[in-house]
This record gives sequence, C-alpha cells and structure tokens, in this order.
Amino acid sequence: MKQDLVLQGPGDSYLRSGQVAEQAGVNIQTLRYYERRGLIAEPARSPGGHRAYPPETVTLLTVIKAAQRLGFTLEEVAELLDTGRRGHPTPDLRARAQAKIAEVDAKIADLTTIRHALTQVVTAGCDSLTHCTCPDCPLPFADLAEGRPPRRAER
Amino acid sequence: MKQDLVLQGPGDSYLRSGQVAEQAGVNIQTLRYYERRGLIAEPARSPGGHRAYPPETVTLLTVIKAAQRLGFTLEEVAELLDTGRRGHPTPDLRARAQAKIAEVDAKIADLTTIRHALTQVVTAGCDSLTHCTCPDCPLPFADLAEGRPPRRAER
DNA sequence: GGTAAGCCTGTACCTGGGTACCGGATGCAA
DNA sequence: TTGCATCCGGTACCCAGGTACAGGCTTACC
Repeated sequence: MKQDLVLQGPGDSYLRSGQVAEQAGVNIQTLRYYERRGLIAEPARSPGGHRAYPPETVTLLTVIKAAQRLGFTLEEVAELLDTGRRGHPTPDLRARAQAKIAEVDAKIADLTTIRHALTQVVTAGCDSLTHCTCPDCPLPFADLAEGRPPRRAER
Repeated sequence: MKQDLVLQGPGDSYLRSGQVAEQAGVNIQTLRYYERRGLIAEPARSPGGHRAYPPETVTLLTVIKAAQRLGFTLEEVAELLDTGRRGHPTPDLRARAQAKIAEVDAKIADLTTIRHALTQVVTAGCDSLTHCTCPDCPLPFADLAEGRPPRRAER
C-alpha cells in the first residue's frame, strides 16, 4: 500500500505539492497560483484528489523564477511558455529579450538621473524639502519632470 | 456675493480643489488621499464645506512629486515634511538622501546583472525558455540566484 | 430662481505577485 | 485504528499608490 502516488510514469515517481514547493523554494500557495495563471499545467491527481506533479515541475519553476528576475512579468512568462509549448521554438524570445534590454536601459538611465539629483541634495547640503536654507538650492529639481510621467518612479 | 472663497489671507485668494489639482497635475482624489496620509494639511473650508487651499499647496505638491521621483515613498516624504514642520531644519534629509543613493546604486547594479543575462540570451540565440536548442545555452542563469531574494525583481 | 459644473463623504476597486486562513478530507506509518 | 502531517477548495487579505463611483450638496453665473 506504499507508493500510492506512483500512478504510472516510466520509472520516475510523482511529487506532492509540498515536495515541489520545498525543492523549488516557493510557497505551496504560489504553486496553485501559478496553476491558475496557466504557468504550470494542471497536474495529475491521486485518487483522493491530491496533486501529483512530475519531477520536471521543479525545473520549470526555476525557469519561471529566472525569467522573472530578467524582468518578465508572469503574463509574459506565461506567453513565452505557451508559444514554446505549441509551435516548436519561440523565435519570439530573442525579440522579447531585446525589448527587455531596452526597458532595462531606460530604467538605468532614469535611476542615473535620480542619482545625480540625490548627490546634488547631498553636496549642496539641503536641510529641508520645503524651506531649504542652503545656497543655490537644487530643489525642487525642475529637471526631474522629464523621463516618463511621475507615476511609478523606481522604488 | 462673488469671491466667497476669499475667507481672509493677506491678499492671496484661496484655491478650490479642482484648481489645485489641475495646477499641480494630480487627480482630485489624490489630493484627498494625500490629506488622509498627512502629506498636506487639512485646508480651510468654505461655509458650505468645500476645501479652500492656500496657493502654496501647489508648490508643496510639486515638491512631493519630486521627492517621489527621487525614490522616497509617501511615508518617507510625510516624515521629511513633518520633521521639517516642527523642529526647524531637517538635518536628516542629507542622511536620508545618502541612504537613497545607496539604494539606487544597488538597483542599478542589479539591473546591470539582468542586462548582462539578457544580452547572453540574445547573442546565444536562445529560442525557448524550456527547450532551448542553442549551443552552450546560458539558461537558466545560475548566477541570477544571487542579488537579493527572487521576489520583487525590477520591473 | 434656475441650472450646470463642481465638490462633498464614504466605500469599493485597481495593478502584480503573491499569502493567509478556514473547515474539512487524505495520506501514511506505527 | 489511531493520530498527525499534509493537502484540498474557496475566499479574503497584503503591499503602494492611487482611481472610480454613487448619491447628494454647493457654488457660480445668467
């Protein structure tokens, strides 16, 4: 009566959700969340309804996490995985990576502007946001207006 | 019966919320949101209950937006404005700006790592997240693991 | 005095990526 | 067979920084 979860599969046994979660370093809830979002396929079930994952799922989660670190949203990751699953390769991936590079460059440029403004605050010796007494005060940073609308600055 | 909103004030008339919002380039709701968060003081009211703002409010909003662009959260901005209001100057500001510079530098470094990994994807010609056929495929980026936990990558 | 625009409060919703909690069912080993 | 760990589905909540909507009151101008 052991090994109930070895439903079939050529030699490799299935994993329960807790095992997958631990091995991939994610929360169990996250697993179900990814399933809902279509990032991982609905796994097989034990007779009692418990999820039984193939071991590759752990690798897949690693890939997802790596793609996130590269700046892809979960929606983008889902699309990339999707087009990769049907149609053979995803020539799309290169193009999307190139677009991400442009996004990353824009963010770096933006942060560089911000860094510059911050060093001005420090070197000028500003002592108040609203009533700074330092000479030639750089506040309130007329130049900060440019570079995308003010909403969602990097933080 | 005109100029009901000129409650007093030495020569400068008060502004209604719509005027402040327009001049500062923010939503009226945002104005009330900032009031709740303590970023702007509760303004005077007309006899009928409409807010009557002093003109400096527009400047204050500009300052808030600039500080946000510098990477300060609303909570941090509120604190800076607060300490600036009681106690005279805010010597704190310089220290906080310096800490922000460190944060910004960390983000730039992180983004630079990401950019590097993305160029690897492009130059290696990766064609799939999961079944890449390119030689010496750089996926799935073992090195991406470092640099802060995977949660909340830059995007 | 009529009417349209503007403003009021309160509450709910949005984005993105998860987390937490609940009451109940399963899995598994001794 | 008993007992504990684990898992189930469903729902609600978290973060920050807002935005939207409903239903009613004020203000401004003719």
